Order: sequence, then C-alpha cells, then structure tokens
Amino acid sequence: MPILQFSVNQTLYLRNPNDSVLGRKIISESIRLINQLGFEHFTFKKLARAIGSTEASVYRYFENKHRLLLYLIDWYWLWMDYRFEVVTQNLKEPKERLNACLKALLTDDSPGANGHEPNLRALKNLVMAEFEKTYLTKHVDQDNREGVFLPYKTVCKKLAALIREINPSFPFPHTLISTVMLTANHQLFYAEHLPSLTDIKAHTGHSDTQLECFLQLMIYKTIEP
Amino acid sequence: MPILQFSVNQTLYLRNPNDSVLGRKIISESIRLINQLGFEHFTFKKLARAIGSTEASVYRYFENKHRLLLYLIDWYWLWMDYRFEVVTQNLKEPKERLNACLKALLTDDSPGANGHEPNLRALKNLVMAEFEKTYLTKHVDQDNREGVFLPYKTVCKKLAALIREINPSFPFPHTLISTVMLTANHQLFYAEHLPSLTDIKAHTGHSDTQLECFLQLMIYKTIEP
DNA sequence: ATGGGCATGATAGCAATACTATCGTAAACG
DNA sequence: CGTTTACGATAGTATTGCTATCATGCCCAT
Repeated sequence: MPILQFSVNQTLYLRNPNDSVLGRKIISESIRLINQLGFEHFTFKKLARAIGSTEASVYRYFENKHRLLLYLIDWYWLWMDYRFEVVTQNLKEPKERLNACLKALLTDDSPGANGHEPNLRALKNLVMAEFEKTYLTKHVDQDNREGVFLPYKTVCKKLAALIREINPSFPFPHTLISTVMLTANHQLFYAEHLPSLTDIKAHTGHSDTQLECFLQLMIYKTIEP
Repeated sequence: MPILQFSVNQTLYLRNPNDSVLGRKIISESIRLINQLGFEHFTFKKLARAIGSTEASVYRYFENKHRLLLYLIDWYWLWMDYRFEVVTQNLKEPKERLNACLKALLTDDSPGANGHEPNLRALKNLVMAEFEKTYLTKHVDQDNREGVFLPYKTVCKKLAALIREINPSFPFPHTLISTVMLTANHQLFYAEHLPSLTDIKAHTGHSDTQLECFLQLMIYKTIEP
C-alpha cells in the first residue's frame, strides 16, 4: 500500500515535517492531542512532552500552533480531493459523480490503513471540530492571500462544477456547495452534542447514511429547474 | 423607546452586568473590542483598560472571557427570538411567518436605535465571526446541560415548527433549519473574505437580499412534497 | 578519518495571559 | 450610624507563546 503524500502549502511550515522522523511524530501526535484536548488547550509544550522532544524543536517545524492546524487541515482537504478523483474516475454522469463524492465526504474508509499514515479517522474528527477556527480569525485575508485555503476551495470548486453540469442555469452553485460542506461537517457533531438541532440520530450506526440522504434531497430539490 | 432587556441564563455571570454602570460598560465595550481584536486576542486586561477599570473588577462579573462570549451570544439570540415575535405577530400563514423571520434574521434594522442598548450591528458581526466557537469546544456537553444554548435552540425550534406546519411529512425540519442558520451566518463572511466559496457579492448593497433569495429557494424546494 | 554543517536536545528567559487574593475606601442602604 | 457592597489598587502565581544560546552527535564531502 502506497504511503499517502501530498504537497501542502510551503508557507505553512518552516521545515517539512515529512522529511524526518521527528516531523512525522509531530504530525501524528498533534492529531491525537488536538482531538484529546481541543485546539484551545493544545500547546507545543504538551506536544513536545508527548513525543519526548522539546518545545524548541517543535518550533523549528511550525511557526505556531495555528499554522500547524492549517497544515493538518490542508492535508485533509488534499486527501479528500484525491479521494474524489479515485471514486469518480470510472463515472461519467455528473449526478453519479456528485453522489460518489458525497459518499466519500461522509464515510471514513480508513479501517484497512496500515497505521503509518496519519490516523484518518482522528483527522476527520479534528476537521469536524476545528476547521472553522482556521478561517474565523482576524488574519483570514492574509492567510487567504498565501493560499492556505486552496485545497478546501479546490474541493468546493469541483463540486460546484458538477452542480453546474447538472443544471447550468442554477444561480447559486458555490453557495449551495459551501452550505453542503458546512452541514456535512456539523450535523454529526449536533447529533452527538446538540441533538435538538438535528433530526439525525447519533450512535444508530447509520447516521452518515441519514445525513447523505438529507444532503442529496436538499441538493437535487434545490437545483431542479 | 423602551430599553431592550432579556434575562440571560444566570449561570453565565457572577454579577448581573445589567445592574450597574460598570456592568453595562463591560458589555458594550466587550462587543466593540471583540469585534476589533477577534475573540482570541481579546483579554480582560485590555477590556479593563478600555473602560478605565481593572482586571479584577471584570472578573467579578464574569468567570472568564468564554462565559462573557456566551453571555453576549445568548443575548443576541434572545433578541432575535423577540424580533421573530414582533415581525410575525400579525401574520397567519406559516409561510409568511417563516419569510418574515428569515428577513429578520438577515437584515439589521438597528439604525433608529437610541445608542444606549448594545450596538446591535456590532453584535451581529460578533455573532457571525464568533458564534461557532461557543459550542465547538470540549465542554459543550457541560455548557449544554447548564442551558447556555437554549436561546439559540429556541430560535431553531420555532423555525423548525414552521417548516412542520408547511409540510408535516418533511423528515428533516431541524436539520434543514440548523443548515439555514449556519448558512445565514457564513455566506456574508465568505462574500467578504473567501469569495470563491459563494455566489453572493459583497458590497453590492443587496448581498443580504441575494442570500435571502437563496435561502428561500433552498428551503421551499427542499421541503416541497 | 576528519572537519564542517545540521538537526536535535537542553536550558534559560521573557512578555503576555488567565486567573486569585488581599486590602482600603467610598458610596448605598437599612 | 454602622454595615454591607462595589470597586480600585496592588501583588502574586502558573501557564502560554515564543526566542535565544549552546552542546552534542550524526552525516556527508573532502
């Protein structure tokens, strides 16, 4: 099984974490720790302790914890983009392609993984809980100019293009897709923590099927001419 | 003009900020400062300096800045709930009522304000940028048990009930409404900062009309039998 | 093999943050 | 008139976020 490697925006790191053992430990352990503590309570000192290294060494890879978060999330969307390519390569019809992407977006297929690439299930959780914090800041515009949101925007653009293919006259493809993306991220969180905000039931074993069902309904009804 | 007062969840403050001059200064100045600095860089020390008081005094009103944020945001949703009551009181048809609520949700009517209640436009901005940070934390469940999300949930429930009235057999009223609420919050932010994620154009003077148009389209198409 | 570069570990230090505690005073309240 | 109370003033502490310095041990080129 090939090891997944994506070239993340170089402005996000000082030293490429993929090039060294320590760097890879920083990545895998930060995913675990951010999940465990939440991003607010995650610090480089705690991370360093967890990997048996020092704060100073972590700072040699990442300017600060916010850049590290951006790195992880960029990686996630690059991976999602790759998944989209994989699941759509044999499909012609835009509707089929969109459905395949939706399924890829919602289900984690990680089980078979060989344990050496980042823990994908944990990374997905991290994105669910922390993604919005990457752009709801006072330096969005600067980060955006550096291109740190490109992988996410690429994913959105591809889906919007599929909407366009299905109904070229629909006036809000991008708005609809970013709505879908947000919802995909949030509804499972609601199901678990704020159940009165959703009709999806957590822990039924098919909460992502319910969500997929809702999203398909919403998309196709909304764009139908 | 009556001064707007809502009874915010009492667990959110140590001393009711409405009962004193200092308390009211804390509220109005924190809205301004959080908007200016972003919640991450907002501190009680800066707030105290801005109102000519001390850190210790602010801590006598709020346990920490996160509780203060929750207070502001609860106040906002209580206010929105009140607006919903006002704009729907003369309307019978659920569809008309829902449309009125949507309009209330999107437009700021603050202009006529007398300048003594919280700056509503600023508060709306604050909610747009910081709302999700209130529940995307490791202590959601505990906060939720204390009822700090009730005002938001109330607003969502009322809209979901309207959906139910319009089409009782639609299976996802809460999911649809929480999707709408998120979108209402985010799309204008996208228009301003991440325009490739939306079709809505900022600074055209009618961006909220475009958004209203999209949301109505999405809602009514999605729920139609 | 040898000397130079380079990644890391070790340690220190500093300014800011997130609080907590104590004390005096002046107004408010009964 | 005495007492509560709200507030300001000051101090202090642990943690965070970050920078700097130095020694060591490894690899790579000569």
